[in-house]
Amino acid sequence: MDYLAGLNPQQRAAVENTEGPAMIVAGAGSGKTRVITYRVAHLIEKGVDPFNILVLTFTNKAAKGMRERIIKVIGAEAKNIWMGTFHSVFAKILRVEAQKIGYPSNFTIYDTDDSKSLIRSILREMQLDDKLYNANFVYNRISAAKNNLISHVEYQQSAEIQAEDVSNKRPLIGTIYETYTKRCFKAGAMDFDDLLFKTNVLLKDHIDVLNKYQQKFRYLMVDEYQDTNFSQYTIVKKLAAAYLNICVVGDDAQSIYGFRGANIQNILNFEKDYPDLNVYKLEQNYRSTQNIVEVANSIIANNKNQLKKNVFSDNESGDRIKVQRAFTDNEEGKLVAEAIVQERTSKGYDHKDFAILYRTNAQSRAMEEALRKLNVPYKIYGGLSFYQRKEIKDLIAYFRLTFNPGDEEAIKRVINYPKRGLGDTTVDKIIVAADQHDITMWDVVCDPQKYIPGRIASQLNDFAMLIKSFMAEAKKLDAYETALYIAQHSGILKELHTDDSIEGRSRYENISELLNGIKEFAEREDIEDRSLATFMQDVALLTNDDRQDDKEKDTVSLMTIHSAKGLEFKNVFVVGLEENLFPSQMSLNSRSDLEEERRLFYVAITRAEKKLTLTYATSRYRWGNLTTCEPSRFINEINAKYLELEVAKSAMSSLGENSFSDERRSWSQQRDAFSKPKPASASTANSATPAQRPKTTSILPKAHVPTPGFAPDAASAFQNGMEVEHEKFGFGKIVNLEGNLPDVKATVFFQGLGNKQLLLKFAKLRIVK
DNA sequence: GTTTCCGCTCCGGCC
DNA sequence: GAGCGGAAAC
Repeated sequence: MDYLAGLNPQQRAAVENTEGPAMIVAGAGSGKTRVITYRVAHLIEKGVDPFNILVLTFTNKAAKGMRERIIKVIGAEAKNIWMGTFHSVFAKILRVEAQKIGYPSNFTIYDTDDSKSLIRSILREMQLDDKLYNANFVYNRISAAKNNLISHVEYQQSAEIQAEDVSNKRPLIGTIYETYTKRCFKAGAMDFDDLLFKTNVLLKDHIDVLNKYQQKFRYLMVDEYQDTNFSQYTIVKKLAAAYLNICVVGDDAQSIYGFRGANIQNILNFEKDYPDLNVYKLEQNYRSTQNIVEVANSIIANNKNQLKKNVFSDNESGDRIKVQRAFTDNEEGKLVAEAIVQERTSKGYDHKDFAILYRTNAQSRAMEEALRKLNVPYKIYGGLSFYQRKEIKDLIAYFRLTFNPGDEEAIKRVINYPKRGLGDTTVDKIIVAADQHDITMWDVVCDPQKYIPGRIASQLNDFAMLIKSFMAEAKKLDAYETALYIAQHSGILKELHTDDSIEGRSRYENISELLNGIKEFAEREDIEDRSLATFMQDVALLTNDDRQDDKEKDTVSLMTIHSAKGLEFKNVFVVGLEENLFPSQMSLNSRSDLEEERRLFYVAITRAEKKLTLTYATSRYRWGNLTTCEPSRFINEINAKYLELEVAKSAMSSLGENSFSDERRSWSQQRDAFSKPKPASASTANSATPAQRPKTTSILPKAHVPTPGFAPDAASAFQNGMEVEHEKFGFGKIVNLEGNLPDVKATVFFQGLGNKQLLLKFAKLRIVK
């Protein structure tokens, strides 16, 4: 039991008290993973069967890391512990119990792209305006409903929800939800949210199943409990109800997944659900310097809603936090890259001791370019996943179709790829026929003469024969042989091979890489069933982190702050600290969203062990045009005594192009859809256009309604850079002035309209500021 | 039915 | 600025 020796009293108590409900409030860097690992080890040491332990995490990365550590402590026995993300664990259970809820056990898992594509089909079939019924909007609405365990029936019956949709001018969401649900069911498919939603259905409607898993999982641990949504919360509560050996671990200060329905109240209210619980607070930070910890504390103190705790560090006080200003995003990249080179050579760090963290994936590009110029090796985590690339999805769609021919999204994807003369018209006919006869698209394709007589029938026959041959081969061959057979005979390999462009080659290489991955799988000896069907079971749940990569390479890490959660680096750069970027523009409408951004900033800061650098640029390219930026309010929230300010010595002048960010606000609205009040919009340059959903279906820009009391200013009053209002065009910014009074011509950039040339003596233009 | 081109949306993070 | 879907052209 020597592992207990290295723990502080609170950690040790959390590890040793394994019975009954427990909550571990783990501050950043407080040794949380160590505690979970040892707690599991301790359970097994006490004689608990690994089969009776369930550990739930949020990301694949976390699950993988945890598993490795537990294996290190207790050895191979750990393999029998059920451990994984919510989605992967319950997908596994659903496959076993599928027939109880009418699904095949080899159901397909639709990823977000599949779901949105299906929604687009439905919108098209219902002939709805896809501007008003935007697929993203509809998807988020359905997703939010599922995460709150609202079925399509309840959705349509709820007067409140209906009223909300009506007032949003989208009264048919409920109908779309119903069709979507039925189509998924018919296709033998579940989307990500279904994996949790259907688990709830299963546990609610089948007491025997509930009992079985309550008996099986006598000890439950949930990591990152602050990020659970209602659906996950309910599953955990049900499973734990028999033995009450539920241990949740979390840090309310690090709750950053509100966007997908995470409810911070789950951790704040845990005590109400389990009054007899033991609470362990891990408050000593072993990771970071005192300066970093104190800065993090001072930031998070600006949030209202939180559990009381006092995170402290006994480490050295360390360097002050460096704040650097750059003029452009490219210069920001250059500063960061240079700092890494300099720090590394002067202090003897490795490349892997550095991380660059950003708010959005799009920011990686400037960083990448700068690092490449200085020959600094780097690795980007996250971003477009390998499995989301077109060529990979295409081939996988053939696999999907082979094992689940009902899979509608798969069949649509490959029926005419490579080209075989089965275009949109034919696909539409198939969908209509399938709908009329209440059968799947595959059923139609198998008997085309019956449903779509005519010339096209023979081509459909050929396609059906092709897929049937794949099904037959799959029964005889192992995973790799099947995959290769399909890649060859579908024509995908040939198609990509003949494409000699750079992209074509890289696509071909990606396919090879997928095939190699499958080969590795087929050669694994620790798995019994090495068929392609098994490989396919959780492919939709895989992310880049699951790929076998040349690990332990010495590279700088680039990733979003979200994916950095749980990690630590000696030197951390948090870049892009600008208003409207971090905090995100979309968070400015509500206090709770802004608090979530602040927690995200907290997460970013607390990744750093030794040195933290914050950077921002005064201008940056967004959506292809240059925008000017203000430093983030978060920088101002830090007590100046911790800071070391530095301004880049750049000769470049800051270019004031247009400082208006676009007015897409629907995201936060969608997310707020199920959480009541929507506070008034924050004051921004375009605050005179109140946040509202479009009222008409018109594609034309909305006519501008001038501010009450609108009065044009005299031509002589205008200067370059001024923000102005035009009677018809709305708000804009003067980007150029030419000519002499009284014939001065202004170039004004208007939101949504672009640049307009206006003669000031005629134009009805008012100065805003 | 296929190709090309235009215009719209995207850049909010994960399973 | 890129990638995608739909309309127009072939």
